[in-house]
Formats: sequence, C-alpha cells, structure tokens
Amino acid sequence: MTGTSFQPVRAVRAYEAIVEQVEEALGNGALRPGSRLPSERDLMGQFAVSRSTVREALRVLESSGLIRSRPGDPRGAEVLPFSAGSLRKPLARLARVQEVRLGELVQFRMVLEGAANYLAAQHASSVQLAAMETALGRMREAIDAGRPAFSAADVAFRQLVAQASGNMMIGVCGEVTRDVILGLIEDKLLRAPDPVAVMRESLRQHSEVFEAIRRRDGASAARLGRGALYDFYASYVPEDERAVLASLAQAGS
Amino acid sequence: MTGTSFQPVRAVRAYEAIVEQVEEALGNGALRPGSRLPSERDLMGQFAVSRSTVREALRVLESSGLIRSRPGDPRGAEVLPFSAGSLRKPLARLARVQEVRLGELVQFRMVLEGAANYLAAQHASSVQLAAMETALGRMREAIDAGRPAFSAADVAFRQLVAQASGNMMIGVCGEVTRDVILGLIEDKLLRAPDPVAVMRESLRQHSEVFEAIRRRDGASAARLGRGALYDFYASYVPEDERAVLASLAQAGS
DNA sequence: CGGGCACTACTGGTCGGACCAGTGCGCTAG
DNA sequence: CTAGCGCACTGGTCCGACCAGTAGTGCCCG
Repeated sequence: MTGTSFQPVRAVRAYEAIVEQVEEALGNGALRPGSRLPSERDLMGQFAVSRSTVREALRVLESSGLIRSRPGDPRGAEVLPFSAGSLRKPLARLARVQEVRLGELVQFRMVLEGAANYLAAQHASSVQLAAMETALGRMREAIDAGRPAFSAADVAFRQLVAQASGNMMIGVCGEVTRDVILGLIEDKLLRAPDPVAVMRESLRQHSEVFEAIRRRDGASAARLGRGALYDFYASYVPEDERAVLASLAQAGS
Repeated sequence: MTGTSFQPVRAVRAYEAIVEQVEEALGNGALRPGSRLPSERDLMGQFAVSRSTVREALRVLESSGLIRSRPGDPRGAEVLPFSAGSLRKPLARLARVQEVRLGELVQFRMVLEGAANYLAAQHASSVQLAAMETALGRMREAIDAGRPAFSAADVAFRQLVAQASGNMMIGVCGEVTRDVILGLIEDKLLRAPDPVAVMRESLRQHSEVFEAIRRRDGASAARLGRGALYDFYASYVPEDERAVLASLAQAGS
C-alpha cells in the first residue's frame, strides 16, 4: 500500500535550524522590525551551539536583508523592516546572466503596470487623485532640471498610482523590475538623443494615463500605461522580440 | 563646486569582499555552473583569511542559491545553475508580511495568471498545446485519486501554461504567490465541503481556459482564468474585499 | 549643580587550531 | 580486470583568543 508516504529527510545543519527559528519568530510577529536580537554570545547559549555556528546563521539572515549587525553595539543585531531590496539582488542576477531576457522584463512590467493603472482607476480616492496631479506638475517642472530629477518625479508618480491600486505586491514587483531594467540599459540610456523630447513625450503619456484614471476608465489607463512603456523601451529590445511586446501594448486585455 | 562627489564609504567586512569576488567571477563567466570552488582550506589560503571568514562567505553564497556544498566531497562546493527559484524565498517573505491581505494576494495572482493565459493563447506552440491537453487528462484521472493528486496535476497544467506564455517572471511569481496563499488557508481548505464537486468544477474551468488558449482567444483565456481563481478563493476572502476581486474577475482588462 | 569626558564592560569581526562523520579516489588483493 | 578496502581530504562544528569599536556610566571639573 502507498498509505504512509515518507518525506525525504534533509540533513539540516545547525546554522540552518537557527535561521529557520529566527525567520519563524520574524514571520509570526514575535520579532518585530526595530527590535534587537540578543548578542552572539547570548545566542550561543540559547541555541546551545558555538559562536561560529551562530555567526553563520546571522550572516545568512543579514544577507537576506532581515537583520543588520554593527560591531560594538551592545544592543545586538537590529531587526530590519522589510525592504524590496531583498528581491532586487536575485532578480538582477538572473537578468545579468540572461537567464531572463530584457524583453521578458519589459513585458512583465507592462503587465504589472497595466494592472496597477487599471486598479488605480477603480479605487483611487480623491486625495490620491490630487496627489497624482501634484506629482504630474512636479514632473513638468523637472524637465528643466535634467533627467535624474525627472526620473525621480516619474518614480514618485508611479508610486502614487501603485499605492492607489491598493495592491502592494504589484507595486513592489514593478518597482524592482524597473530598477533591474534600468540597470541593464543605463549605459545606452546615457547617450540617448534629445533627452528633453523624450521627457516631454513621457510627461504627455503620463498625463493621458492620469486622465484615464481620473475618469475611472481602467481599460484605457492600463492600455496607455503599457503603450508608454513600449514606446520607451522598444528600441532597446532585440528586434525579434518587439512584435510580442507591441501586441501586448495594444491588447484590449 | 560640486565637481568631485565623494561616495559614501562602507566599511566592507572581509567575508563580504569574498562574496563580491565570487559573485563577480560568477557574473563574468569565469565561474560556470557545474564547476567547483576550491576547498575551504584552499580558499583561506587564496584570500589570506581564516576558515571562519571563508565559511561565512560561503554561507551567504549558499543562501543565495549560487553554490551548494556537501560535507566530504573532495571536489569542493558546486556552482549551481541560475534558477528563478532564488526569487521564491524573498518573494514569499514579502507576501507573508502582515500588511499583505489575502485578498491582495488573490488579486495579484488573478493579474498574473490572466496575463499568463493571455500570452499563452498568443504564443503556445502545437506541442505545448498537446502537452496541456495531456495534463488536462491527468487532472481528470486524478479526481478519483484525491485532492493531493489533483492538486499536483493542477500545478502541472499551470506550469505548462506559464511556460507557453514565454515569460518566466510571470510564471515564477504566480507559483510563489500560489504557495503563500495555500499556506494561509490550508487549514480551512482541509474541511471544505464536497471536495469532489470542487475538483470537477475546477477541471471544467481549466478545460474552458484551455479551449480559449487553443482558439487563440487571449482575452477570454485571461478572463476565464481570473474567474476560476475568484470562484475558488472568494469564500476565504473577507466579505468587504470580495467585490473588488469580482470586478477584476469579469473585467475586459 | 550641570555638562563634558574618560572609563569600562560589552559588542561584533577575525583568527588559529582542533575534532568528527562522511565522501571519492586510488590502490590492492582476488 | 574487477570488487572492495583504506586513506586522504572534505565540510560541519566547537573552542579560546585577540582586536577595534560602541554606548552607557559615573567621575571630575567648571
């Protein structure tokens, strides 16, 4: 009979068990951001292991962005608030080795941002709409201040939209993907022709998206958002992948 | 003048420098998947540090999914192939944070799976379509074998769709989100009424999705996929969030 | 009495050496 | 030529030590 199915046992190393215990405490709220871990010498007592083992566990937790430890601080390692940065590193690594193609990332972002725009059109409150309008104004002013300033204003607008969508997952994933894409093409971006014209066009498209959101037209907001991304990134995507993105940009979906 | 802008110096710890060197070698191809790292005792010589330091670096690399070391293997730690699985842990952590509500996760998954279905309808090859049909048949057989078997067949079908979509990011994020959602409601899922009826209904909806993909009707495939998720999860979502999901399920978007 | 400063008791970072269970490879015996 | 054994070496863990640095204490001086 196949009744009792045995689980494959994995030899769990001591430091892994510590990592799991801490992650568990962190997941169920027993350990909150801002609180402190005991010192390494305390922990080696609590876990009944050597300091080397405790330290290996702490290094893993630190590399995951869960804690931070500074030498000399008698209060122990600090539990950090969650940050999207922990997603960025592995994603950037995948993209760098071309395990994930640029076209794929752009497509992913079109999906996410389209959805964010759609949801924002449905749920944005009046104060959120007002904030978006202000951000749009900031973008207009930032055109004269050069690309870095404009880019910052652009991010601010997008964050407002993501916030208004009411879905943090979409916002965070989109943000991370954006950073990775920019990292892949930043060199080419620097010698783009006529940056002012690009910024003006970008502003115009953002305005269109905003108008669609304001009149609660989710479908248009989604399509316009995807289209804007396509226009901006298409020239950096290999030609044979472009058609796929173009059809997604105009899709009713 | 603002000419020379100083970079904030971060006191880099020895093990961090090692991690960076290895990541660098891994990024520029000097270290390829399948190759081996020198033994820890060799590395402590090459980097001129103690074994503890080498080991802390290796633990970080291992927790990032870049290498794997087994005790006793004289060939040293193995360099792993890059896998999207390295996104799973941080993404799951993000989803487990308190501020992410169940409704948000379901919504996120509706967006992702809708997009996957849409893209699969556009790009699925004939062999991929055949594979989906086979998987659908497996689901039908699995109904009698109980929920675990059915669930496995269900996952297999979804993976085929994700693969056909040509976008790994969408597939991985959807998969991870699925796991997190199931983790949140698994207790309630166990005492669901009439599981056979639920499985039959699920199978019917999958068939509809498949038919839409086969006739290249992306919009329908997306909508059907979202609808199926809504039907399955709605009862577990707080009532006041349900309307939001319902409107997304039926959206033309 | 208040504020600045040295002191101290810790912290984390690194080192070196030690032991153990386990692995893979080469050598040997059949 | 092969089957099996032994050995050299692996990673996992432990111990004890030293160093530079921090934060809080309490003293001393103004």
